Amino acid sequence: MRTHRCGDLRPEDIGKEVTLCGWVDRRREHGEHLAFIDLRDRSGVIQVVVQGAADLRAEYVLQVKGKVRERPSETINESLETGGIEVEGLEVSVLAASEPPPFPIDDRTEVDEVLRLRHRYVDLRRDRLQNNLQLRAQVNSSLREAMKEQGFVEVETPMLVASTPEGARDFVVPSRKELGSFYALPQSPQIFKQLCMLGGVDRYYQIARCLRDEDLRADRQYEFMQLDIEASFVNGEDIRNIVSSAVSRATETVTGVKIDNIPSISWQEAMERFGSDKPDVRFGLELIELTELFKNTEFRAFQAPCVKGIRVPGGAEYSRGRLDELTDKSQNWGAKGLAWIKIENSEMVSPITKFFSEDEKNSLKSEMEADEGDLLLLVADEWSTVCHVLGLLRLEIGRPPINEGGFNFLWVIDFPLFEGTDENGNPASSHHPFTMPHEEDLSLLENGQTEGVRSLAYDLVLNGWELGSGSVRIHREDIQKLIFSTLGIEPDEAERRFGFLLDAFKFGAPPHAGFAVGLDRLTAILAGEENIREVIAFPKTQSGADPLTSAPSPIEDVRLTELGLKVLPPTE
RNA sequence: GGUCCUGUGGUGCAGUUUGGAGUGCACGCCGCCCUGUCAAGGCGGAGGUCGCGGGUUCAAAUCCCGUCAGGACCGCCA
Repeated sequence: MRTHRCGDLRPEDIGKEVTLCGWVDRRREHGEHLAFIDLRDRSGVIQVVVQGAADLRAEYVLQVKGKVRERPSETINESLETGGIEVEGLEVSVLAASEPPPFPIDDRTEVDEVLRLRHRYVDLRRDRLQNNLQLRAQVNSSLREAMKEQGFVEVETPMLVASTPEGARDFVVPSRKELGSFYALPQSPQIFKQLCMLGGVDRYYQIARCLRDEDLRADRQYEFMQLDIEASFVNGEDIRNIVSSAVSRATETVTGVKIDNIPSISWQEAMERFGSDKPDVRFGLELIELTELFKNTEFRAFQAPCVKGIRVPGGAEYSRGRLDELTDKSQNWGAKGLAWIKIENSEMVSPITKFFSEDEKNSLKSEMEADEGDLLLLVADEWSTVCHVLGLLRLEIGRPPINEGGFNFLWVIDFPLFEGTDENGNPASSHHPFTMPHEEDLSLLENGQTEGVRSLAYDLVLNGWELGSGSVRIHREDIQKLIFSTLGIEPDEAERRFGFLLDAFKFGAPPHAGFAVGLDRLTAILAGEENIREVIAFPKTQSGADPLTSAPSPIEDVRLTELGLKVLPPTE
């Protein structure tokens, strides 16, 4: 139907007879003698000149036969890649008419999210999404290349799997043959990739769809894609090198930015300095340790296990309203309150400094390197609360847009093996129960200690987004038993929940380790997008709905009956 | 489960703080004019349940309560 794409035409094509197909992007009609039509397809836009009246409207689909010619020099459009040439439209046929589109097909207009998703096929015509889809495809293929080159085999794993109690809420699929039983859609191919290692695949990878029924966010959809990796006879560092080279390759391919080396930071240091296990290291505002300083303070609110603060340069200009807002947020995040101190005219201006001794004031100034015009924000509480709240405040105050400051990849290593407790008061795995403890901390574990036990789990972080995580897996039965008993999982319960996996490990389990990279997030950041919806062809709204297809939707009673299901009225 | 922001012709916004006639801007749409435009231009015109429901008031887009939808975040996401 066509000989060229619109945006591919160049001055070398001058004189050629071409046939083009595309949409009417914009038209400039000059009465019944002359009209200019910007014809758009995936590759871009070319100006078609029509002699005579052109009864065309926006988004009409055309086939244009014509001749490429040089534009008169005074009419060259420098802002267009095809701006030096145009097509003399000799024969213009309308392949499909169009009603006026529900919103303009340009990148200037911010359109209501529901409207965009309801007419996603129109939205996808916009440059922004066209570019993002193409970029996404490039990311995928460069990752595949990188994995292939490193000796990995692409293996597909099932979508209908057994539900496991671990982790996120499952999406569930009722069985027709076995009423009352359900498949789950995979939260990740975790179990299967480990089984691949037991199966001697040696190096597995897959670009896998994962599904988790948890609340949506700018960086979270129900369904998302992972570059899923597992390898045998490797340690954590080997895996990190493999992943580093893959994501560096993708980054360079689509942005041209070379990533030389991805630095590592321990979880402990990340929390202490940035108040987050996924630190955004593109800006300062680091947390400053003040617990010792206020050890003997008279100020009741600071008599806490931990006191930290951040120094906001120029923050003394913050209005009372802004400070109240930050205080509200801090409380919403779990702090009892937020202490603020402005440095104005070399004086500390604050509602709380009257409770400080001279010594405390001076130490605070020097410890935080407080300068004229600064704002000091302090939180006192349990260590984890202090880190959490200040970490979020830091982002609230200083976080740059996602497309600024380059691509700051970062490995966060040495995560704690346990985090908090489950409903029975037993320690809970912070990654999953098959995560290998740090060799140096095995003795702690053997003595029944969980506090301070590190794991061989690691996260990859990019500009403050968690891009993925992985770990070295336990392949020794004695260590696995020790972990289960520490977690308060009785042998019969372990057998019931993970029996098939534990059985598999009895038949010669190679040491193995793995990782998974969130591709929607990686692609979004490489595209400079703050929201992964912009790099997903057909995403869902924050409430999990698809305005285009009306999913989710009720199903007929007969189908429910066939599945042995009955829908209860909503509970209050 | 919670906090915050948004909802006004087809689209994007202003108007809401301090209640007073559906007022305004840009784009689009319809008609007419226009032979080198490129976010074409000129003239004219049509188009509204101010998300929905209730309340306060002589009077509500504007104030209050509820609700729905979208967005951001906390919880949640091994």
